[in-house]
Amino acid sequence: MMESEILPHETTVFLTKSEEDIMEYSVERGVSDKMHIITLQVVNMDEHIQPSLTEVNLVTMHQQGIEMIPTGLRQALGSESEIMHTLPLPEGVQIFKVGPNGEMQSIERVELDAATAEAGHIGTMVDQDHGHLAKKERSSLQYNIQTGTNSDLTICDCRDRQLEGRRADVTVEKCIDPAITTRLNKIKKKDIRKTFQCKLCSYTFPQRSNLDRHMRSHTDERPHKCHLCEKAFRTITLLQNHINTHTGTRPHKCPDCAMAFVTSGEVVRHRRYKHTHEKPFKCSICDYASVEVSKLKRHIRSHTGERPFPCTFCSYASRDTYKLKRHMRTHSGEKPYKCHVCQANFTQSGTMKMHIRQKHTDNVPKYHCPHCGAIIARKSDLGVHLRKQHSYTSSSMKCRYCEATFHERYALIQHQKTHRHEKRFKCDQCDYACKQKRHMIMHKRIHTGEKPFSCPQCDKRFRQKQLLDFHFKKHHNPSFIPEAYVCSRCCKSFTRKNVMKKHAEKCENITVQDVNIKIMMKKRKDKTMKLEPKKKVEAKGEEFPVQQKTEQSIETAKGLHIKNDITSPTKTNATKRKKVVKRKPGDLKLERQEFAGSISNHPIQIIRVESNKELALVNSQSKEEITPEMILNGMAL
DNA sequence: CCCGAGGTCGCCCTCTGCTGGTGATTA
DNA sequence: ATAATCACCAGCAGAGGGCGACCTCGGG
Repeated sequence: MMESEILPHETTVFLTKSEEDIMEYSVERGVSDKMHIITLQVVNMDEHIQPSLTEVNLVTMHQQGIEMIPTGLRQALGSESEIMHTLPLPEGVQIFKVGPNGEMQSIERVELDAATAEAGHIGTMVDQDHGHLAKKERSSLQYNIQTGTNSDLTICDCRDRQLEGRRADVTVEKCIDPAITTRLNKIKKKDIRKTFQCKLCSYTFPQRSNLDRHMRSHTDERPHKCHLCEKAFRTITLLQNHINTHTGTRPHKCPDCAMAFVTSGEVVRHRRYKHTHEKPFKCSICDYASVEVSKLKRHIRSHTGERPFPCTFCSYASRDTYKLKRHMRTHSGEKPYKCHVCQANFTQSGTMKMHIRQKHTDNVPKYHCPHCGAIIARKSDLGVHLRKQHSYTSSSMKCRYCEATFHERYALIQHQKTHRHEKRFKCDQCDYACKQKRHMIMHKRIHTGEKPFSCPQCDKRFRQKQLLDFHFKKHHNPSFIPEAYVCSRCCKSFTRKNVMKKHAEKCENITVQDVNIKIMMKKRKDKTMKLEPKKKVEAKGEEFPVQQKTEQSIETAKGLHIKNDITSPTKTNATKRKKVVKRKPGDLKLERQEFAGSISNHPIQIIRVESNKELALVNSQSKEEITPEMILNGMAL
């Protein structure tokens, strides 16, 4: 038997494949016959051409199955059946073969060679119960029924593709349930009797009442109004559900936990998420599976690269609405997340959480680099560290001091450190050797006689800038006070550190535990004192409490900073960058930062005691000498 | 007509990881 | 003194989970 049927554009064209999988089938217009189902469908891929499948004649059936044009297609599909009818495919129509896993393969119109045909991939969602889907989506989906090795039902949503010509919009559902074949048969049989089709969306119904009710969905008729918010609904059930959202009534309880929901569907979904972990919608490209089809659609965009949500201000486009909304904050400047501790604002909640974790939380676990033991606060920064320091680079890196080469940056740095204490720079004119290049440059001036630094006040010239600076201060600056190194035992002061040290070795007046005082003549700089941020605040205050404990730092009044770092800060990686002052244990340092400005009215005055440039601290009022222990005990102030 | 099942859209959340500016440290 | 280095940090985007609300349809 042969019969032609003009197909509506939603209809799939099928070819038979073998005799084993025979089922009853009818196209929507009522043609019914026995046929074999194979995995072929016709899809209009050209967005500029209206669906034109109506031009394709379906050739149904006989014992060997059905066949359709073009001629070579039969060979491509390996069918032995006789060609019953032949018609050319219209322009813009492509034929796809759908594989057992849902993959789509286009069959070239001219070559009709399956081996060279373009292969396309789309998502496949597997659901154990898709009868409802088959029923519901008839109006908008193309059915491709494949009863091959696994009795799959493949349903392609070709509506978007037909309208927009984009394969990315295609979704495929695949049902493994063999019972679906029987169920479909049932549906088809009913179709044969009589169907009622919607004129607006081509949906067909087995009963008139169904169509009548369906037609209401095409109208804006909403007779059931909420008395609380004026919102209107089509049915009383919908209204009741809506009112439940007002009242908080949640009649559908989860049997596995205490949660309750307004609708039963929410319970089902909730149980899948939280208890059964059933994920019916599976991606055919990767292992992803989801509870909801919308999540799979969103996921598939990460494969296709599709970004349907463009920003109106810049070139950014998002894969979903939420990311676009979040992105828009970068234009609006909105920072909706506020730290409850320091009131800092953030654009994203995650950023705020990380801030709180790092700034306001104790005992935050750190991340240890497995290669070098570095301790890093954030996992993402550990990733940066690993990439930068421990990743293999194909091009080798050469040591700057020798011929050794390395492919890992960390190894190179470690190796270069072994050169640290070598006197790598050797003078070619004498035996002098040094560690630093700049020292060698200065040394070579001895041989060349070069003295590039000249005094602007006199005709003296120097090989080093610091020599010139010292000369200038000593001879041309009237307010110059030389540095003083004070013996921690007897408080005698010396202008040279090595002289003081020699003296201290012999000095027997042990008054303070190995404390040295150095009056610094450093010019004040804003960031001279490398204090921790918190201590900086304290140092700005008017009150300068003098602490009794020698182990702790002492910040004296009005800019006279006395620092006693008997316990130098422990250098951990975490605190490394916040290290306070790097100083030898036992040093008591007097920094004369603001001291010069306030020296005239400060109770402590520096006086020159002897002509040998020894200095001493005295109280300007009592004229008593200030000893280190007096300072430490706060008595000097 | 009602109800249940399932579908759809949208919103918000978390987790993750990359990026570039910054300051402390080092060479 | 200076440049280089690197951990710290906030900003920002990618991906996915979970749920609220509403809609449609099949079937009793």
